[in-house]
Amino acid sequence: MGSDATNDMTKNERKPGRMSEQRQQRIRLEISREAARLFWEQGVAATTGEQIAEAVGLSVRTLWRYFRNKESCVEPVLAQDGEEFVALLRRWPRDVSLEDHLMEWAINRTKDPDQQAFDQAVIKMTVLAEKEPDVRTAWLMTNDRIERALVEIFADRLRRSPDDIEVRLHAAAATAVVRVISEDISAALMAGADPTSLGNTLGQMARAVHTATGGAVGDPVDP
Amino acid sequence: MGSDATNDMTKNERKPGRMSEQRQQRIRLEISREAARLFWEQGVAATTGEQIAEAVGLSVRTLWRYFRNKESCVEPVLAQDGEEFVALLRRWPRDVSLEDHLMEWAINRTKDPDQQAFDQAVIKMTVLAEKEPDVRTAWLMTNDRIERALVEIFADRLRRSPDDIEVRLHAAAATAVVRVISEDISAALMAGADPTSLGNTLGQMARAVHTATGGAVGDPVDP
DNA sequence: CGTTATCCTGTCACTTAGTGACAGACTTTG
DNA sequence: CAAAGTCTGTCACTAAGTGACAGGATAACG
Repeated sequence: MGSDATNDMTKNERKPGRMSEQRQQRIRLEISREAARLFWEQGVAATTGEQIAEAVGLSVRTLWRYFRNKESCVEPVLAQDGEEFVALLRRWPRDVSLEDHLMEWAINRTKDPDQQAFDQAVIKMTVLAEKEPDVRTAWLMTNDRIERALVEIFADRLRRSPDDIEVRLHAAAATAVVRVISEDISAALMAGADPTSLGNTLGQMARAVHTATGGAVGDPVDP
Repeated sequence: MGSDATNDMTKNERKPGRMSEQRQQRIRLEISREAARLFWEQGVAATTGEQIAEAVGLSVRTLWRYFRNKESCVEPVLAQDGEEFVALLRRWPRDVSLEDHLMEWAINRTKDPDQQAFDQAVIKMTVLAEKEPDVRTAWLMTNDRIERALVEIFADRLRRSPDDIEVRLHAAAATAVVRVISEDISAALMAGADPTSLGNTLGQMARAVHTATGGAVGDPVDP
Protein backbone atom coordinates (compact mmCIF):
# COMPACT_ATOMS: atom_id res chain seq x y z
CA MET A 1 0.00 0.00 0.00
CA GLY A 2 0.89 3.67 -0.16
CA SER A 3 2.32 3.31 -3.66
CA ASP A 4 0.19 4.36 -6.59
CA ALA A 5 1.52 2.06 -9.24
CA THR A 6 2.01 3.44 -12.76
CA ASN A 7 1.94 6.89 -11.24
CA ASP A 8 5.47 7.21 -9.92
CA MET A 9 6.97 8.96 -12.92
CA THR A 10 7.92 12.55 -12.27
CA LYS A 11 6.26 13.84 -15.42
CA ASN A 12 5.76 13.04 -19.06
CA GLU A 13 3.88 9.80 -18.51
CA ARG A 14 4.36 7.86 -21.73
CA LYS A 15 2.02 4.98 -22.07
CA PRO A 16 2.57 1.91 -24.28
CA GLY A 17 0.90 2.72 -27.58
CA ARG A 18 0.85 6.49 -27.42
CA MET A 19 2.64 8.25 -30.21
CA SER A 20 5.05 11.08 -29.52
CA GLU A 21 3.78 14.57 -28.98
CA GLN A 22 6.10 15.66 -31.75
CA ARG A 23 4.56 13.33 -34.27
CA GLN A 24 1.05 14.45 -33.36
CA GLN A 25 2.07 18.03 -33.99
CA ARG A 26 3.65 17.12 -37.30
CA ILE A 27 0.42 15.57 -38.48
CA ARG A 28 -1.59 18.55 -37.32
CA LEU A 29 0.75 20.84 -39.20
CA GLU A 30 0.57 18.69 -42.30
CA ILE A 31 -3.22 18.84 -42.22
CA SER A 32 -3.07 22.56 -41.63
CA ARG A 33 -0.84 23.16 -44.64
CA GLU A 34 -3.17 21.31 -46.95
CA ALA A 35 -6.22 22.99 -45.49
CA ALA A 36 -4.58 26.39 -45.94
CA ARG A 37 -3.70 25.58 -49.53
CA LEU A 38 -7.22 24.48 -50.34
CA PHE A 39 -8.83 27.38 -48.52
CA TRP A 40 -6.67 29.74 -50.50
CA GLU A 41 -7.26 28.07 -53.83
CA GLN A 42 -10.99 27.55 -53.65
CA GLY A 43 -12.25 29.35 -50.57
CA VAL A 44 -13.33 27.92 -47.25
CA ALA A 45 -16.95 27.17 -48.08
CA ALA A 46 -16.01 25.30 -51.25
CA THR A 47 -13.49 23.11 -49.44
CA THR A 48 -14.87 19.97 -47.84
CA GLY A 49 -13.43 17.98 -44.99
CA GLU A 50 -13.20 15.07 -47.38
CA GLN A 51 -10.91 17.06 -49.67
CA ILE A 52 -8.61 18.00 -46.82
CA ALA A 53 -8.47 14.44 -45.55
CA GLU A 54 -7.75 13.10 -49.00
CA ALA A 55 -5.00 15.65 -49.61
CA VAL A 56 -3.25 14.52 -46.45
CA GLY A 57 -3.97 10.85 -46.95
CA LEU A 58 -6.18 10.31 -43.93
CA SER A 59 -9.74 9.19 -43.46
CA VAL A 60 -12.28 11.88 -42.78
CA ARG A 61 -12.97 10.41 -39.38
CA THR A 62 -9.35 10.82 -38.39
CA LEU A 63 -9.34 14.40 -39.60
CA TRP A 64 -12.10 15.25 -37.14
CA ARG A 65 -10.10 13.59 -34.42
CA TYR A 66 -7.29 16.07 -34.98
CA PHE A 67 -9.50 19.13 -35.39
CA ARG A 68 -12.91 19.77 -33.92
CA ASN A 69 -14.11 21.71 -36.95
CA LYS A 70 -13.16 22.96 -40.37
CA GLU A 71 -12.00 26.46 -39.44
CA SER A 72 -9.65 25.28 -36.75
CA CYS A 73 -7.75 23.26 -39.34
CA VAL A 74 -5.80 26.39 -40.25
CA GLU A 75 -4.92 27.33 -36.69
CA PRO A 76 -1.51 25.61 -36.65
CA VAL A 77 -0.48 27.58 -39.73
CA LEU A 78 -1.86 30.82 -38.33
CA ALA A 79 -0.22 30.13 -34.99
CA GLN A 80 3.19 29.57 -36.58
CA ASP A 81 4.54 33.10 -36.22
CA GLY A 82 2.80 33.68 -32.94
CA GLU A 83 4.29 30.59 -31.33
CA GLU A 84 7.70 31.64 -32.50
CA PHE A 85 7.14 35.08 -31.05
CA VAL A 86 5.99 33.65 -27.73
CA ALA A 87 8.97 31.30 -27.59
CA LEU A 88 11.19 34.28 -28.27
CA LEU A 89 9.67 36.22 -25.40
CA ARG A 90 10.18 33.28 -23.06
CA ARG A 91 13.91 33.57 -23.66
CA TRP A 92 13.88 37.32 -23.21
CA PRO A 93 16.61 38.20 -20.67
CA ARG A 94 15.57 40.53 -17.90
CA ASP A 95 18.42 42.94 -18.50
CA VAL A 96 17.74 43.45 -22.19
CA SER A 97 15.20 45.72 -23.81
CA LEU A 98 12.52 44.18 -25.99
CA GLU A 99 13.75 46.03 -29.04
CA ASP A 100 17.30 44.75 -28.60
CA HIS A 101 16.10 41.23 -27.99
CA LEU A 102 13.96 41.16 -31.12
CA MET A 103 16.72 42.72 -33.18
CA GLU A 104 19.30 40.21 -32.09
CA TRP A 105 16.94 37.41 -32.96
CA ALA A 106 16.27 38.89 -36.39
CA ILE A 107 19.99 38.90 -37.15
CA ASN A 108 20.71 35.33 -36.05
CA ARG A 109 17.62 34.04 -37.78
CA THR A 110 18.28 31.33 -40.35
CA LYS A 111 16.04 31.14 -43.35
CA ASP A 112 15.92 27.70 -44.86
CA PRO A 113 13.92 27.46 -48.09
CA ASP A 114 11.28 25.09 -46.73
CA GLN A 115 10.58 27.52 -43.96
CA GLN A 116 10.22 30.33 -46.45
CA ALA A 117 7.66 28.43 -48.47
CA PHE A 118 5.79 27.84 -45.28
CA ASP A 119 5.88 31.52 -44.38
CA GLN A 120 4.11 32.15 -47.63
CA ALA A 121 1.22 30.03 -46.39
CA VAL A 122 1.14 31.94 -43.10
CA ILE A 123 0.96 35.24 -44.93
CA LYS A 124 -1.77 34.01 -47.21
CA MET A 125 -3.90 32.84 -44.31
CA THR A 126 -3.36 36.06 -42.39
CA VAL A 127 -4.54 38.01 -45.38
CA LEU A 128 -7.41 35.62 -45.97
CA ALA A 129 -8.47 36.22 -42.38
CA GLU A 130 -9.35 39.79 -43.30
CA LYS A 131 -12.17 38.68 -45.55
CA GLU A 132 -13.23 35.13 -44.72
CA PRO A 133 -15.12 35.08 -41.41
CA ASP A 134 -14.28 31.46 -40.67
CA VAL A 135 -10.57 32.07 -41.05
CA ARG A 136 -10.91 35.22 -39.01
CA THR A 137 -12.35 33.33 -36.06
CA ALA A 138 -9.42 30.94 -36.25
CA TRP A 139 -7.04 33.88 -36.36
CA LEU A 140 -8.68 35.54 -33.37
CA MET A 141 -8.64 32.30 -31.40
CA THR A 142 -4.95 31.94 -32.17
CA ASN A 143 -4.27 35.41 -30.86
CA ASP A 144 -6.37 34.67 -27.83
CA ARG A 145 -4.02 31.82 -27.00
CA ILE A 146 -1.05 34.09 -27.53
CA GLU A 147 -2.58 36.56 -25.12
CA ARG A 148 -2.87 33.90 -22.45
CA ALA A 149 0.76 33.01 -22.94
CA LEU A 150 1.78 36.64 -22.67
CA VAL A 151 -0.08 36.95 -19.38
CA GLU A 152 2.23 34.32 -17.92
CA ILE A 153 5.33 35.82 -19.47
CA PHE A 154 4.53 39.37 -18.38
CA ALA A 155 3.55 38.23 -14.90
CA ASP A 156 6.87 36.54 -14.60
CA ARG A 157 8.81 39.52 -15.88
CA LEU A 158 6.96 42.05 -13.75
CA ARG A 159 7.02 39.74 -10.73
CA ARG A 160 3.28 40.00 -10.41
CA SER A 161 0.43 37.54 -10.33
CA PRO A 162 -1.06 36.30 -13.62
CA ASP A 163 -4.43 37.17 -12.05
CA ASP A 164 -3.41 40.79 -11.65
CA ILE A 165 -5.74 42.84 -13.81
CA GLU A 166 -2.95 45.15 -14.90
CA VAL A 167 -0.86 42.27 -16.11
CA ARG A 168 -3.80 40.97 -18.10
CA LEU A 169 -4.44 44.40 -19.55
CA HIS A 170 -0.83 44.69 -20.65
CA ALA A 171 -0.93 41.26 -22.25
CA ALA A 172 -4.17 42.01 -24.06
CA ALA A 173 -2.96 45.35 -25.37
CA ALA A 174 0.39 43.93 -26.41
CA THR A 175 -1.18 41.01 -28.22
CA ALA A 176 -3.58 43.33 -30.00
CA VAL A 177 -0.89 45.62 -31.37
CA VAL A 178 1.31 42.70 -32.41
CA ARG A 179 -1.66 41.23 -34.23
CA VAL A 180 -2.39 44.46 -36.08
CA ILE A 181 1.22 44.84 -37.12
CA SER A 182 1.26 41.23 -38.30
CA GLU A 183 -1.81 41.87 -40.39
CA ASP A 184 -0.21 44.97 -41.78
CA ILE A 185 3.03 43.23 -42.67
CA SER A 186 1.23 40.32 -44.25
CA ALA A 187 -0.85 42.61 -46.38
CA ALA A 188 2.24 44.52 -47.44
CA LEU A 189 4.20 41.38 -48.29
CA MET A 190 1.26 40.01 -50.19
CA ALA A 191 1.19 43.21 -52.19
CA GLY A 192 4.79 42.61 -53.13
CA ALA A 193 6.66 44.68 -50.57
CA ASP A 194 10.35 44.20 -50.00
CA PRO A 195 10.91 41.72 -47.13
CA THR A 196 14.30 43.24 -46.26
CA SER A 197 12.52 46.01 -44.39
CA LEU A 198 11.44 43.42 -41.82
CA GLY A 199 14.09 44.41 -39.29
CA ASN A 200 12.35 47.72 -39.10
CA THR A 201 8.98 46.22 -38.37
CA LEU A 202 10.35 44.26 -35.44
CA GLY A 203 11.45 47.56 -33.98
CA GLN A 204 7.98 48.85 -34.62
CA MET A 205 6.52 45.89 -32.73
CA ALA A 206 8.78 46.48 -29.76
CA ARG A 207 7.85 50.13 -29.63
CA ALA A 208 4.16 49.38 -30.03
CA VAL A 209 4.25 46.93 -27.14
CA HIS A 210 6.07 49.47 -25.03
CA THR A 211 3.48 52.10 -25.81
CA ALA A 212 0.44 49.85 -25.44
CA THR A 213 1.57 48.75 -21.99
CA GLY A 214 2.13 52.30 -20.84
CA GLY A 215 5.86 51.65 -20.70
CA ALA A 216 5.44 48.74 -18.30
CA VAL A 217 6.78 46.18 -20.74
CA GLY A 218 9.76 46.70 -23.01
CA ASP A 219 12.49 48.13 -20.88
CA PRO A 220 15.06 46.05 -19.02
CA VAL A 221 14.02 45.15 -15.49
CA ASP A 222 16.19 44.39 -12.51
CA PRO A 223 16.97 40.72 -12.05
CA MET B 1 -30.36 58.88 -70.47
CA GLY B 2 -27.80 59.46 -67.81
CA SER B 3 -30.28 58.76 -65.03
CA ASP B 4 -29.94 55.48 -63.19
CA ALA B 5 -33.52 54.77 -62.31
CA THR B 6 -34.29 53.41 -58.83
CA ASN B 7 -30.95 54.79 -57.77
CA ASP B 8 -31.75 58.42 -57.20
CA MET B 9 -32.46 58.20 -53.46
CA THR B 10 -29.82 59.80 -51.33
CA LYS B 11 -29.62 56.80 -48.99
CA ASN B 12 -31.76 54.29 -47.19
CA GLU B 13 -33.31 52.71 -50.26
CA ARG B 14 -36.54 51.13 -49.05
CA LYS B 15 -38.02 48.70 -51.47
CA PRO B 16 -41.67 47.60 -51.54
CA GLY B 17 -41.90 44.54 -49.34
CA ARG B 18 -38.81 45.00 -47.22
CA MET B 19 -39.38 45.03 -43.51
CA SER B 20 -37.90 47.73 -41.36
CA GLU B 21 -34.32 47.47 -40.21
CA GLN B 22 -35.58 47.87 -36.68
CA ARG B 23 -37.85 44.87 -36.87
CA GLN B 24 -35.06 42.73 -38.31
CA GLN B 25 -32.88 43.67 -35.39
CA ARG B 26 -35.64 42.89 -32.91
CA ILE B 27 -36.01 39.40 -34.31
CA ARG B 28 -32.27 38.84 -34.24
CA LEU B 29 -32.19 39.96 -30.63
CA GLU B 30 -35.11 37.74 -29.74
CA ILE B 31 -33.35 34.74 -31.26
CA SER B 32 -30.17 35.69 -29.47
CA ARG B 33 -31.86 35.83 -26.09
CA GLU B 34 -33.32 32.38 -26.48
CA ALA B 35 -30.06 30.99 -27.78
CA ALA B 36 -28.22 32.50 -24.83
CA ARG B 37 -30.69 31.03 -22.39
CA LEU B 38 -30.44 27.58 -23.91
CA PHE B 39 -26.66 27.71 -24.18
CA TRP B 40 -26.48 28.65 -20.54
CA GLU B 41 -28.93 26.02 -19.38
CA GLN B 42 -27.69 23.04 -21.36
CA GLY B 43 -24.45 24.03 -23.01
CA VAL B 44 -23.80 24.88 -26.64
CA ALA B 45 -23.23 21.39 -27.96
CA ALA B 46 -26.42 20.08 -26.41
CA THR B 47 -28.50 22.86 -27.92
CA THR B 48 -29.79 22.25 -31.43
CA GLY B 49 -30.85 24.79 -34.00
CA GLU B 50 -34.27 23.23 -33.88
CA GLN B 51 -34.58 24.02 -30.18
CA ILE B 52 -33.64 27.64 -30.71
CA ALA B 53 -36.04 28.01 -33.61
CA GLU B 54 -38.85 26.43 -31.64
CA ALA B 55 -38.21 28.63 -28.61
CA VAL B 56 -38.56 31.72 -30.77
CA GLY B 57 -41.42 30.35 -32.83
CA LEU B 58 -39.67 30.24 -36.18
CA SER B 59 -38.88 27.52 -38.63
CA VAL B 60 -35.34 26.21 -38.60
CA ARG B 61 -34.86 27.42 -42.14
CA THR B 62 -35.65 30.96 -41.13
CA LEU B 63 -33.28 30.74 -38.19
CA TRP B 64 -30.41 30.04 -40.56
CA ARG B 65 -31.48 33.00 -42.63
CA TYR B 66 -30.90 35.28 -39.65
CA PHE B 67 -27.65 33.65 -38.51
CA ARG B 68 -25.09 31.85 -40.59
CA ASN B 69 -24.26 29.38 -37.82
CA LYS B 70 -25.05 28.36 -34.28
CA GLU B 71 -22.35 30.26 -32.44
CA SER B 72 -23.19 33.57 -34.05
CA CYS B 73 -26.69 33.34 -32.62
CA VAL B 74 -25.37 34.80 -29.37
CA GLU B 75 -23.55 37.68 -30.99
CA PRO B 76 -26.35 40.24 -30.60
CA VAL B 77 -26.46 39.54 -26.88
CA LEU B 78 -22.69 39.68 -26.57
CA ALA B 79 -22.58 42.83 -28.65
CA GLN B 80 -25.12 44.58 -26.47
CA ASP B 81 -22.71 46.36 -24.14
CA GLY B 82 -20.16 46.92 -26.86
CA GLU B 83 -22.64 48.62 -29.16
CA GLU B 84 -23.73 50.85 -26.32
CA PHE B 85 -20.10 51.70 -25.62
CA VAL B 86 -19.43 52.49 -29.25
CA ALA B 87 -22.55 54.64 -29.50
CA LEU B 88 -21.37 56.46 -26.41
CA LEU B 89 -17.98 57.16 -27.94
CA ARG B 90 -19.60 58.48 -31.08
CA ARG B 91 -21.23 61.19 -28.96
CA TRP B 92 -17.99 61.94 -27.15
CA PRO B 93 -17.43 65.73 -27.35
CA ARG B 94 -13.97 66.79 -28.38
CA ASP B 95 -13.48 69.10 -25.43
CA VAL B 96 -14.28 66.49 -22.78
CA SER B 97 -12.01 63.82 -21.37
CA LEU B 98 -13.01 60.19 -21.79
CA GLU B 99 -13.28 59.70 -18.07
CA ASP B 100 -15.66 62.64 -17.66
CA HIS B 101 -17.73 61.54 -20.61
CA LEU B 102 -18.13 58.00 -19.30
CA MET B 103 -18.90 59.24 -15.82
CA GLU B 104 -21.58 61.61 -16.97
CA TRP B 105 -23.19 58.83 -18.91
CA ALA B 106 -23.10 56.54 -15.89
CA ILE B 107 -24.99 59.10 -13.83
CA ASN B 108 -27.74 59.81 -16.36
CA ARG B 109 -28.19 56.14 -17.15
CA THR B 110 -31.68 54.82 -16.58
CA LYS B 111 -32.09 51.26 -15.50
CA ASP B 112 -35.45 49.81 -16.40
CA PRO B 113 -36.08 46.30 -15.10
CA ASP B 114 -36.35 44.64 -18.50
CA GLN B 115 -32.95 46.01 -19.37
CA GLN B 116 -31.54 44.67 -16.14
CA ALA B 117 -32.82 41.17 -16.83
CA PHE B 118 -31.19 41.45 -20.21
CA ASP B 119 -27.90 42.53 -18.70
CA GLN B 120 -27.95 39.32 -16.77
CA ALA B 121 -27.91 37.41 -20.04
CA VAL B 122 -25.02 39.50 -21.30
CA ILE B 123 -23.02 38.74 -18.19
CA LYS B 124 -23.78 35.04 -18.40
CA MET B 125 -22.62 34.85 -22.01
CA THR B 126 -19.48 36.83 -21.29
CA VAL B 127 -18.62 34.41 -18.53
CA LEU B 128 -19.57 31.44 -20.67
CA ALA B 129 -17.18 32.73 -23.29
CA GLU B 130 -14.29 31.97 -20.96
CA LYS B 131 -14.89 28.25 -21.17
CA GLU B 132 -16.98 27.40 -24.21
CA PRO B 133 -14.86 27.75 -27.37
CA ASP B 134 -17.84 28.39 -29.64
CA VAL B 135 -19.08 31.24 -27.48
CA ARG B 136 -15.55 32.57 -27.26
CA THR B 137 -15.26 32.84 -31.03
CA ALA B 138 -18.52 34.76 -31.07
CA TRP B 139 -17.21 37.03 -28.31
CA LEU B 140 -13.96 37.65 -30.16
CA MET B 141 -15.77 38.38 -33.40
CA THR B 142 -17.95 40.86 -31.57
CA ASN B 143 -14.90 42.63 -30.21
CA ASP B 144 -13.37 42.59 -33.65
CA ARG B 145 -16.33 44.57 -34.92
CA ILE B 146 -16.00 46.97 -32.02
CA GLU B 147 -12.36 47.45 -32.94
CA ARG B 148 -13.28 48.40 -36.48
CA ALA B 149 -15.76 50.93 -35.16
CA LEU B 150 -13.15 52.39 -32.85
CA VAL B 151 -10.78 52.83 -35.77
CA GLU B 152 -13.29 55.17 -37.37
CA ILE B 153 -14.01 56.99 -34.14
CA PHE B 154 -10.37 57.46 -33.22
CA ALA B 155 -9.46 58.50 -36.74
CA ASP B 156 -12.12 61.14 -36.57
CA ARG B 157 -11.06 62.38 -33.15
CA LEU B 158 -7.36 62.45 -33.97
CA ARG B 159 -8.02 63.90 -37.41
CA ARG B 160 -6.09 61.10 -39.03
CA SER B 161 -6.83 58.51 -41.66
CA PRO B 162 -8.53 55.25 -40.64
CA ASP B 163 -5.77 53.54 -42.60
CA ASP B 164 -3.11 55.10 -40.42
CA ILE B 165 -1.33 52.27 -38.66
CA GLU B 166 -1.10 54.20 -35.41
CA VAL B 167 -4.82 54.80 -35.35
CA ARG B 168 -5.42 51.11 -35.89
CA LEU B 169 -2.97 50.23 -33.14
CA HIS B 170 -4.73 52.54 -30.72
CA ALA B 171 -8.11 51.07 -31.61
CA ALA B 172 -6.85 47.52 -31.19
CA ALA B 173 -5.20 48.21 -27.86
CA ALA B 174 -8.21 50.12 -26.57
CA THR B 175 -10.64 47.41 -27.61
CA ALA B 176 -8.47 44.78 -25.99
CA VAL B 177 -8.33 46.46 -22.61
CA VAL B 178 -12.03 47.25 -22.64
CA ARG B 179 -12.70 43.62 -23.41
CA VAL B 180 -10.54 42.40 -20.55
CA ILE B 181 -12.19 44.76 -18.10
CA SER B 182 -15.60 43.62 -19.33
CA GLU B 183 -14.64 40.03 -18.74
CA ASP B 184 -13.38 40.94 -15.32
CA ILE B 185 -16.54 42.80 -14.36
CA SER B 186 -18.76 40.04 -15.65
CA ALA B 187 -16.88 37.45 -13.66
CA ALA B 188 -17.09 39.60 -10.55
CA LEU B 189 -20.81 40.25 -10.95
CA MET B 190 -21.44 36.60 -11.60
CA ALA B 191 -19.64 35.84 -8.36
CA GLY B 192 -22.05 38.14 -6.60
CA ALA B 193 -20.12 41.38 -6.43
CA ASP B 194 -21.84 44.64 -5.60
CA PRO B 195 -22.90 46.40 -8.84
CA THR B 196 -22.75 49.84 -7.22
CA SER B 197 -18.98 49.84 -7.64
CA LEU B 198 -19.56 50.09 -11.40
CA GLY B 199 -18.90 53.81 -11.54
CA ASN B 200 -15.39 53.02 -10.51
CA THR B 201 -14.87 50.49 -13.27
CA LEU B 202 -15.85 53.02 -15.91
CA GLY B 203 -13.07 55.19 -14.61
CA GLN B 204 -10.82 52.18 -14.83
CA MET B 205 -11.82 51.71 -18.46
CA ALA B 206 -11.10 55.32 -19.30
CA ARG B 207 -7.70 55.14 -17.69
CA ALA B 208 -6.90 51.82 -19.35
CA VAL B 209 -7.74 53.24 -22.78
CA HIS B 210 -5.60 56.26 -22.08
CA THR B 211 -2.69 54.08 -21.06
CA ALA B 212 -3.06 51.53 -23.85
CA THR B 213 -3.04 54.27 -26.47
CA GLY B 214 0.07 55.87 -25.04
CA GLY B 215 -1.98 58.87 -23.98
CA ALA B 216 -3.17 59.52 -27.52
CA VAL B 217 -6.81 58.86 -26.72
CA GLY B 218 -8.57 60.02 -23.59
CA ASP B 219 -7.74 63.66 -23.17
CA PRO B 220 -9.74 66.50 -24.62
CA VAL B 221 -8.58 67.59 -28.08
CA ASP B 222 -8.91 70.92 -29.77
CA PRO B 223 -12.04 71.32 -31.86
C1' DC C 1 12.90 -10.48 -30.02
C1' DG C 2 8.33 -11.42 -28.53
C1' DT C 3 4.59 -10.30 -25.45
C1' DT C 4 1.32 -7.14 -23.75
C1' DA C 5 -1.17 -3.12 -22.81
C1' DT C 6 -2.57 0.74 -24.95
C1' DC C 7 -3.06 3.68 -28.69
C1' DC C 8 -4.32 5.20 -33.33
C1' DT C 9 -6.96 4.55 -37.47
C1' DG C 10 -10.59 3.24 -40.70
C1' DT C 11 -15.41 1.72 -41.58
C1' DC C 12 -20.19 2.21 -40.81
C1' DA C 13 -24.26 4.23 -39.24
C1' DC C 14 -26.11 8.20 -37.48
C1' DT C 15 -27.49 13.10 -35.91
C1' DT C 16 -27.17 17.84 -36.67
C1' DA C 17 -25.71 22.03 -39.31
C1' DG C 18 -26.63 24.59 -43.05
C1' DT C 19 -28.26 25.54 -48.18
C1' DG C 20 -30.99 25.82 -52.71
C1' DA C 21 -35.41 26.04 -54.85
C1' DC C 22 -40.03 27.11 -54.93
C1' DA C 23 -44.70 28.65 -53.60
C1' DG C 24 -47.62 31.32 -50.78
C1' DA C 25 -48.25 34.95 -47.31
C1' DC C 26 -47.14 39.35 -46.24
C1' DT C 27 -45.87 44.46 -46.49
C1' DT C 28 -44.84 48.68 -48.22
C1' DT C 29 -45.23 52.18 -51.96
C1' DG C 30 -48.15 54.44 -55.33
C1' DC D 1 -56.70 48.46 -54.20
C1' DA D 2 -52.85 47.07 -57.22
C1' DA D 3 -48.11 46.12 -58.05
C1' DA D 4 -43.63 44.84 -56.89
C1' DG D 5 -40.84 42.80 -53.99
C1' DT D 6 -39.71 40.51 -49.55
C1' DC D 7 -40.17 37.09 -45.82
C1' DT D 8 -41.34 32.63 -44.40
C1' DG D 9 -42.22 27.68 -44.41
C1' DT D 10 -41.76 23.10 -46.68
C1' DC D 11 -39.05 19.79 -48.97
C1' DA D 12 -35.03 17.67 -50.41
C1' DC D 13 -30.35 17.71 -50.12
C1' DT D 14 -25.12 18.12 -48.99
C1' DA D 15 -21.71 18.53 -45.65
C1' DA D 16 -20.13 18.69 -40.77
C1' DG D 17 -19.20 16.13 -36.98
C1' DT D 18 -19.83 12.00 -33.51
C1' DG D 19 -20.34 7.20 -31.27
C1' DA D 20 -19.15 2.45 -31.50
C1' DC D 21 -16.39 -1.16 -32.78
C1' DA D 22 -12.64 -3.94 -34.81
C1' DG D 23 -8.05 -4.44 -36.56
C1' DG D 24 -3.44 -2.67 -37.12
C1' DA D 25 0.31 -0.09 -35.20
C1' DT D 26 3.55 1.10 -31.28
C1' DA D 27 6.10 1.72 -27.19
C1' DA D 28 7.52 -0.44 -22.76
C1' DC D 29 9.08 -4.51 -20.58
C1' DG D 30 10.99 -8.87 -20.01
